[in-house]
Amino acid sequence: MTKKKPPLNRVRSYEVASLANISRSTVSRALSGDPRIPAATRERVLKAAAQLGYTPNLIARSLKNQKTGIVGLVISELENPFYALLLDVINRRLEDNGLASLLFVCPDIERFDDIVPRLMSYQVDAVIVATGPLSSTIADSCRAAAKPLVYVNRYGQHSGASAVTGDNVHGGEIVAAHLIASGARTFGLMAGLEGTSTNRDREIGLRGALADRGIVDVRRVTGHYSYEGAVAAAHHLLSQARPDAVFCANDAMACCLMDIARAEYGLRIPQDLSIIGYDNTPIAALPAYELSTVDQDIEKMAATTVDTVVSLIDEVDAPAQHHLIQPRLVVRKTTRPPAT
Amino acid sequence: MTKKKPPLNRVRSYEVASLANISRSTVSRALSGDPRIPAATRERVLKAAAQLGYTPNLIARSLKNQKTGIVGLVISELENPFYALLLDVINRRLEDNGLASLLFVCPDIERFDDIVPRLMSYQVDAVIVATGPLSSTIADSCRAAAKPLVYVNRYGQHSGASAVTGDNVHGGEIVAAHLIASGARTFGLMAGLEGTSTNRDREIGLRGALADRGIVDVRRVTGHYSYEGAVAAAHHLLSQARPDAVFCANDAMACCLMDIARAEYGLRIPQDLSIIGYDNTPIAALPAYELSTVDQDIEKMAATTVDTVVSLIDEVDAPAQHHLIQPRLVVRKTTRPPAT
DNA sequence: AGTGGTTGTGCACAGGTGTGCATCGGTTGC
DNA sequence: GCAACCGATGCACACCTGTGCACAACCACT
Repeated sequence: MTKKKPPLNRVRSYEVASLANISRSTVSRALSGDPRIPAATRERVLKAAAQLGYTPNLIARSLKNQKTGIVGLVISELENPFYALLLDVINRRLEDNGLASLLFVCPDIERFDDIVPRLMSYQVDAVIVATGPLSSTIADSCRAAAKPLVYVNRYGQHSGASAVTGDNVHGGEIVAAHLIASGARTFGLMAGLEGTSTNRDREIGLRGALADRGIVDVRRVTGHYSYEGAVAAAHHLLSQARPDAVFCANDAMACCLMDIARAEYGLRIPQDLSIIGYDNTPIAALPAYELSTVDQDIEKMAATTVDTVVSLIDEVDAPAQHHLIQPRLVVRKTTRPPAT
Repeated sequence: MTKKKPPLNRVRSYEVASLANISRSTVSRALSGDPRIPAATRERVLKAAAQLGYTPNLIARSLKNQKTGIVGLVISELENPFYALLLDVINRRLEDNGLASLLFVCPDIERFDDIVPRLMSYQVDAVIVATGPLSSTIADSCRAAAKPLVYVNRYGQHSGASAVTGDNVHGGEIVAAHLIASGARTFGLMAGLEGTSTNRDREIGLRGALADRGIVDVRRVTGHYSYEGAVAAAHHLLSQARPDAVFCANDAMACCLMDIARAEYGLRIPQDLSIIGYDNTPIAALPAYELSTVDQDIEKMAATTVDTVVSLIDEVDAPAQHHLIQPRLVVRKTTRPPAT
């Protein structure tokens, strides 16, 4: 039992000031690196601060500065490893830039309306949204409050917000070219979640590139971007008029299709059926699948996102930006190598 | 171009006050449900607030209240789906209790020392740590600042902090009992990360239950809780004096062991080798593995964690608590069913 | 020596909110 | 009719920090 309530909570700047026999203003300036403070004084302040274990109260600073250093991060789900990894890297990059992230997991669209006011109440400096379906309320709120808003892995063309996405159209084209080169003649598409820009663009790319080769017939089913959601779609796809090759809009659905094709239809992959996924999540590399897929370059996507956020915070009137990250084909063993 | 800079940032309480022809104090009281405010006045305030889209500035409120409603969340990695799922549920539960989470991803132990002061600077109301190795700095800081600290899925017996963990000792016992009942005579253990309480306790449980049956010989290798880290360990384990059954301290290592046992040693599972994992992550349910494992009940773990945090925030002098969540055996197809 | 300039430091205010205490108008009880 | 009381509301302070402006001390130069 040292003392009763002197460090009731935390040490404040005026305690440092009185220990260093200096005014509170000088403490503030010394710690913020004001060049007018001579080295001797700064040294004294730093020593006193270290001795007391002083760290400035960022809440009070935020109130004065009108900058919290907090970025709101809205994500739909962490079950999808692509989003978990993306969150991991984005968070780390934000930390590197001195920002912290206030996380909101938002699976249901109706939960959005509860979250938006909370987010704005915390006076976040910017908002990053990495979630499937778009709600316009968040775009409206950010515009009204003059807060930068950056979408990741999705975009809304009318919202005027910035966005960082993979080049999903090109991704679809890459897939089409690869499947054709490996000899496929008939094609299937397992789409993800309807209404998302990722899903739409991947399909546009695929169909566009196929149409260029005169192929317009694509058997389409919807798997909702999840393993469970793909089960019915896989059966539907394989039960009649089975295509040579299927593009699944993410890896989880592709693995589901592989499992069902092998176990319930006795198909060999890629001899009887070529399958390609999207995202290059860890599951695709497992020996049980060795799935050909498209790598989205999460690292670059996250870095670009954070760079965009930082630049928009610095100059609030900057115009909206849309950055496209180029995807990369990863050929493993669920597609035949191109015939030479 | 409506107006130039009137809603320069956000609407403040005195604007609501002047619209409602009332003082700022009354606005505050009306919105916080002070019973002294008559219904008619409250109605007027609410209407004005809604009209202006007012939401209170939580930063300013925090400064006055000495409560931010923010909980610091420190997590080591999101690549491990167990942690990703845990974070997902914890975050949702916090939101349900009106709390928000400030996320810090902290893979390296040295990064800890950068994060702790940031965390405290933000005046978080409590800290949740879900990370492998323990750093004492965070415990010291929390104690010094009188902030509740709750460990999840790990504990430090000397720190005086609260903890919520699965009953890993019992989990190890369950595994031992199941493997013995299914006829195994010789045993292997693929340990996780050395120095973590989860890893230690699972081993204690396994060895204790085996010793009760007179079995003291366990071939032990270390797989670092990851698929990649388990590769060398798997080879080491299978190359000589191969046991009947192996307990892997998480699912990722178990799947790695399965892959290598099948592909490189031609073993049939469970006929030649029984394997059981831990965590019941989604990978365990895939048809390629159908891994027997131990379910940690993430939902309950997260709920207990948040309940503990909330109760500690309410009464700061409450003693440290350690809650144990009971695990549950999930038998799939990598272990033989018990002989009857 | 007086003046202008430079350097180091402090005063006091602002940022937006919650709340103790005082005030004020009106009603009740004698 | 006056005192006591009560219900409704406003004033002013506190929470902790950053910073514009002013001021003091000191130096150099005419």
